[in-house]
Amino acid sequence: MKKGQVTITDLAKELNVSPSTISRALNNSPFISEERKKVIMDLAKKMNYSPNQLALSLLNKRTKILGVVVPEITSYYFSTAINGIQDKVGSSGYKLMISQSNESFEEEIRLMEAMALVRVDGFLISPSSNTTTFDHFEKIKSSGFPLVVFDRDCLGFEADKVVVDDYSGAFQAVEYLVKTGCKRIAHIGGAASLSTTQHRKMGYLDALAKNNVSIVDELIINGEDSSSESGVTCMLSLLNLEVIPDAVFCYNDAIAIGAMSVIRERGIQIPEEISLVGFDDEPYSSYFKPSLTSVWQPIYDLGLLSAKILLDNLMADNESSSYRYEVLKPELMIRESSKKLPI
Amino acid sequence: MKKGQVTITDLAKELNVSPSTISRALNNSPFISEERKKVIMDLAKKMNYSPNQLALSLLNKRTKILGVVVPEITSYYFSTAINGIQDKVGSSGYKLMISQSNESFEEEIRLMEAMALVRVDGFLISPSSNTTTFDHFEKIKSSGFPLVVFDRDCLGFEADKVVVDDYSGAFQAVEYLVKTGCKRIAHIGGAASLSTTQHRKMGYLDALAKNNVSIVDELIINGEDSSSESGVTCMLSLLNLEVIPDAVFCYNDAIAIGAMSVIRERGIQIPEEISLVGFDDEPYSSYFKPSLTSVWQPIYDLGLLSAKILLDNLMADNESSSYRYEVLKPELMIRESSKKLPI
DNA sequence: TTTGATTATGCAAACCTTTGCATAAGACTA
DNA sequence: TAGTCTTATGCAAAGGTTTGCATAATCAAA
Repeated sequence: MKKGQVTITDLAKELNVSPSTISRALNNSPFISEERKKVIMDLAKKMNYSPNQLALSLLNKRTKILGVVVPEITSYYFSTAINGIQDKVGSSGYKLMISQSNESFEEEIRLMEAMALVRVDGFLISPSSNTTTFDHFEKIKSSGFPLVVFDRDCLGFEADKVVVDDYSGAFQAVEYLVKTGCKRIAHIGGAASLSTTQHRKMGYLDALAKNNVSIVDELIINGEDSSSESGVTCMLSLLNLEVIPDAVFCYNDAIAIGAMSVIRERGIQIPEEISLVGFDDEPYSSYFKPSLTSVWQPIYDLGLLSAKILLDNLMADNESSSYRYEVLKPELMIRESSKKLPI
Repeated sequence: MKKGQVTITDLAKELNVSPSTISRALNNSPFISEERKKVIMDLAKKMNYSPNQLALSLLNKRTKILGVVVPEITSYYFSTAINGIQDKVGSSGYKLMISQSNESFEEEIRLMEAMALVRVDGFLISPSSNTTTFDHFEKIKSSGFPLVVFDRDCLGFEADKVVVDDYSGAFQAVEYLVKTGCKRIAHIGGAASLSTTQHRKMGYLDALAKNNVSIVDELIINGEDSSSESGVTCMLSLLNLEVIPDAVFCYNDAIAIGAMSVIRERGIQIPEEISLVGFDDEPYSSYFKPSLTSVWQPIYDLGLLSAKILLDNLMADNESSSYRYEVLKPELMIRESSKKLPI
């Protein structure tokens, strides 16, 4: 906001008319004579006038700013979702206020409060892995802010939600491993509190059960987080088992990449001795050697749809009482790190 | 901004005092009796009052919002820079309005204009690869917005700038290749208009010249962009040469990864037959097989420093006439895709 | 000429907060 | 008792814009 900003009053003084006349002319009101309109518009252009959004926001009670909070910006996953959000939102004149919680519950609260203070028109939230209570969401919601939760579900909190069917993705992946002949299929999980972690594990367990593969506790490891480093650590302990697994289904690609490097170092062949499957299908995954079989997620669409729902809520000012729950379908991308199906 | 927001006037009515008294009490003015202060503060807390930032911004002529425009959010590179920016800025109560230009000049202008309208307090800009004129920057600057350009330099436009010494990074990398015995060192460049592309090529050329390695035109290819796909295409044409190179210095890791996959497919050994060096040191680069030698950039610090300079400008309201030009030093990370130095 | 209709414009309030200036009440001094 | 000084509070303006209502000016019709 700059000192020299020309205001509607400046224009008014210049032409010796009242500010209201200027305002009406600029908004093309029918009550202003055409000639005057022209004079005013020309002057506005000449003096480089643009209306002060702050004043407008104050008046209209909306800022045309949307608050976005994600666990981290740096990950391909969330930045792609943001990409989708921006593409949806850009054309409708909404701006994005983006922040990352760094997977911190407290930070998430702090950020959302700050955004509420700025009076964003609504929220798009992907909760941190340490968010287990949702009072802050309730508070925001009951203050009248529309809010859409995306990617990570919050059990027990009612709101519009857009998620990926992690269960199905995991199920597909593990069933595929079974069908290619794997018998001892391990799982390296992500942060325990995340809905995604739980759903993927569920998919893993159910796929084993359905296909009559016994579930072995020692083959299931929960990583600290979802980093490549965690993949390294967990894979090391899997390789220390008396009988090592013949397949590993990882919570995500980062973990799988870490695991891959450990397996390679030990001189174990992928996929002949151990099949490896990731989740997320990050852009580099296909360039790895062997290229990584992974579950692709429609994460861009996830952002797009979340934004669309929020925008819809913003249009329809009558609060609808029911919430939308959208589930997008992931897809298994088969590459070299897993065996071929027997024909 | 919600209907039910409680204002200072609501508090005033409740207690039958004037809004000014409320305001003073809340701001701990010495002209209000202690007992009344207490009553007011308690009520404010009880009614969940928080001051309307919009009204404050209008009054104070500042929003405490910073505008950030990057070419793309999805890349590890820029999201890490944003990371640094947020970490610097968060504690001082500034919020970030972030957008990506998608490497489009027009979009960059549009975004900056929208942000100017919202009256952000300042700009942090990394120009798109198609930005070759800087009138829009000049306009923003002359409207009184402080502006810091980071990562990509704009020749001919004066402003505070924070960049990485691409020249030095490239020089180090190529000199290292020479010292490990490479004689036919190719270069795959990025988008032609970028300062980074030019500087890295310069570093490449000068390193060759200084070490008396002849510069061969057919070994220098300018990619369309800086994607892995471009790496694939360019590497293919390098492998079609009568005499193929014994080393390739790539504009960035994405290109190098694409190149690596092509080289592997042909059954050519890395680094024995071809050494490969990237730039950016993306997190997965060390997990590739062979792990990728790359030039690490202090990109987080780049964001941090850019934000610091902007904040400094915001504090010091007297416009300093000279601009800061900060150059950060990159560092060569030697891994398996390049040969060892002879001892 | 007066009335009524039409057209173009201005006033003031509203959005919310802060702050310089004015003022009321009360206490103290001469 | 009148005058002065404190102390606590309120008024109103400012920041920029929109908009309902009022009004001035013009013209046509009776």
